Amino acid sequence: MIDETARPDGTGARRPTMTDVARAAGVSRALVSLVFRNKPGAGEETRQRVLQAADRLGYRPDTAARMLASHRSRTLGVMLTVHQPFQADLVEAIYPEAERIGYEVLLSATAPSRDEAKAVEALLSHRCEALVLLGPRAEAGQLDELGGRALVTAINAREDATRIDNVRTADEAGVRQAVDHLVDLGHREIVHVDGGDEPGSAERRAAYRKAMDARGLGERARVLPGAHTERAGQDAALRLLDEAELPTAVLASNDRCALGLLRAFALGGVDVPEEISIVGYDDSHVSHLAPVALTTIRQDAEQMAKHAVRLAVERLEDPARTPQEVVLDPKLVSRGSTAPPR
Amino acid sequence: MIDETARPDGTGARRPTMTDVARAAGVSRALVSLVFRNKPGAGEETRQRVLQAADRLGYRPDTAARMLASHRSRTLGVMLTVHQPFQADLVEAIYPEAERIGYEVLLSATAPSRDEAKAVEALLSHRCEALVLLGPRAEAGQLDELGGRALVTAINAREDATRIDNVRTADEAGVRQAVDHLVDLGHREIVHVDGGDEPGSAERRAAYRKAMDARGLGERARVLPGAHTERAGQDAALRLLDEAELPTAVLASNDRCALGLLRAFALGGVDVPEEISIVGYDDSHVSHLAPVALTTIRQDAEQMAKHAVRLAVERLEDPARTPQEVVLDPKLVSRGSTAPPR
DNA sequence: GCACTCGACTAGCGCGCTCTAGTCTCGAAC
DNA sequence: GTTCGAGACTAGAGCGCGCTAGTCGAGTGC
Repeated sequence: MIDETARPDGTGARRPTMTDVARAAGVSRALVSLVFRNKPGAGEETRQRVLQAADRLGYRPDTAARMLASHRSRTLGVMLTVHQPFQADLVEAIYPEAERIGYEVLLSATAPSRDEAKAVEALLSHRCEALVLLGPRAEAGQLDELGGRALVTAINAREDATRIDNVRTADEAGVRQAVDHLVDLGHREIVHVDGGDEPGSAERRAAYRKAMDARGLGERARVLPGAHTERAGQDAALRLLDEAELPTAVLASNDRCALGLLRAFALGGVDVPEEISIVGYDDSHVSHLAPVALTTIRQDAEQMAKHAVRLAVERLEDPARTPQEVVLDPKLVSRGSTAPPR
Repeated sequence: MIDETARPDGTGARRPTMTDVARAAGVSRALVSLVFRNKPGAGEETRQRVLQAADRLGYRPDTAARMLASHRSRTLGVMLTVHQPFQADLVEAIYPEAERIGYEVLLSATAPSRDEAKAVEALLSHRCEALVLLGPRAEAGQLDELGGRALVTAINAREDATRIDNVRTADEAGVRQAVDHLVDLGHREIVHVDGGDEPGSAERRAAYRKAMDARGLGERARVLPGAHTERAGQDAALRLLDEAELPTAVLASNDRCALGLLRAFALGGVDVPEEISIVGYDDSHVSHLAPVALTTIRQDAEQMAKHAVRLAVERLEDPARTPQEVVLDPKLVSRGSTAPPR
């Protein structure tokens, strides 16, 4: 038997249910349900009476029961990595967008102790109707497999997954802008610190080579292994500092990586942008934080979030629609970390 | 009627239930339940058969139904602000700890469009058994009110809430260490940029005054209004730069604020730590990122997370236990942003 | 041979809600 | 006066599980 005075929720009182509200308001449970779902069929006076009773009792509809009974959860599951500032920007933009169309948002983070599969599993078992994956590292095959089991929209996933919706920035155009910007400033020795196996890295790597080629610098193209972390940026910078001659510019895999480069060069006594120019990627809000504000490729978090939510809901309403890709144009934001080479 | 070929989950097939698994394995539903809850009562061979059938069908227990039936959710609801790196550290530490004791974690973020009440509401309606609030800004009264309705543990909440568990760092000791460190280095003009109305700010402010007093510098104590953001740090630095004479050291409200100070001073041509020393607070992972690594007061995210989870679960098991406060000792981490004044 | 135990398994209720298929009232139309 | 319809409301099934109270059969002990 359940001890009503010592329940797991620790409040010492049973959580009020619809039945309690119905009794208090002198109506049936069904009517309370109607009122709480804002459906027609209840008189105005009764409606008020129900709401007052609910308020008095501290009634709150039970999401679990609601999901069970309605076969709908109206919930979007968002997978994120808590430490990526750009993803934080995305999450902040997803909330209002989901709310606008009447969906709830459930967050599930990846962490060192918690891989993507686990994070996704949690969302699915909570009956999320659609998943939004922020920068998933999973390979195309895994994404497609997941896309077969659930309705998945990704932001910046690998391009070759075909069973999920994907919102991404035109990496080629973005990288191209960055390279053009540097070349126009007079740079010739432009190194790219890549994002390792993170999604989009391969594309950006290829785009970098192509852009260098286009400006007749194909032979000078050089890629250093990296990742989307400050540490990767630092390590790359240290490697460069060890060499006889520095390049005049570095194109980083993302803003965090760029920040790492910035820091390491500063420590190494190399002035940015006087001695070396640095370009980031994302325009997450960290790009303003460095002593030298980052020149970076802006990905519009708000737009991306809006598209992702829209795609997810579209497919919820029409599951037959084939997965789409939305490609947004990035924009170079020129700040203080780039200048003509000396 | 529900159209089985076009369900909201878009997978085109009804999600398999326990009944399906039971039928496929040739056992009763109850037995499947036993197997999935890892309870004794099922033979090894049958257990395997059930698991295989479940795997084949792609069965996944339904969290909603499970919660409904068991009156337990075994879920901890965590409220966070997605842009605070220190909170990201906390979240990463909470996951493994919760998992260790068999609890799930649900995240709910605050954002400009989503205040704390909303974030908490979402967690409660999802039947979280206990809430863990990271750096709540709510006032003591609101926290206590919430503490009456649910089982709440906070990390770094205002000190005067009495109906919730609270894990915090001994601000007085931390600030004291920072001030002592600076005074020992020879500083006299030490300014504090505070955290405005964020939790803990009042305490740190008072602690700063007290620490300055203790070192005979009470009259030189000076507090500048701030917040837990880079922008607040920048603004404070600009104010200082406008004045005739700079202080020799600044104690920031947290690391992000310190980073803002760092950046503004760098832009203003003031060398850190040569011309001015800066001390942060938190030792979130951003503190390593500045060109000059931050001297900061370390709050041990992992320890704090462990205590928070422990407190929550303790009270779930014994709801009668009165709310506790756990105060951890902070530790000064001396890095590159402090030095003797010139 | 019988009572008893113990492990393996099952029947069926109920969690808090949604939703379909009603009932009941009341006023308007004929 | 009767019929009809619309609005207000209700009864009750069922969502996918957990859990209690069983049944059943194979030992075990005497």
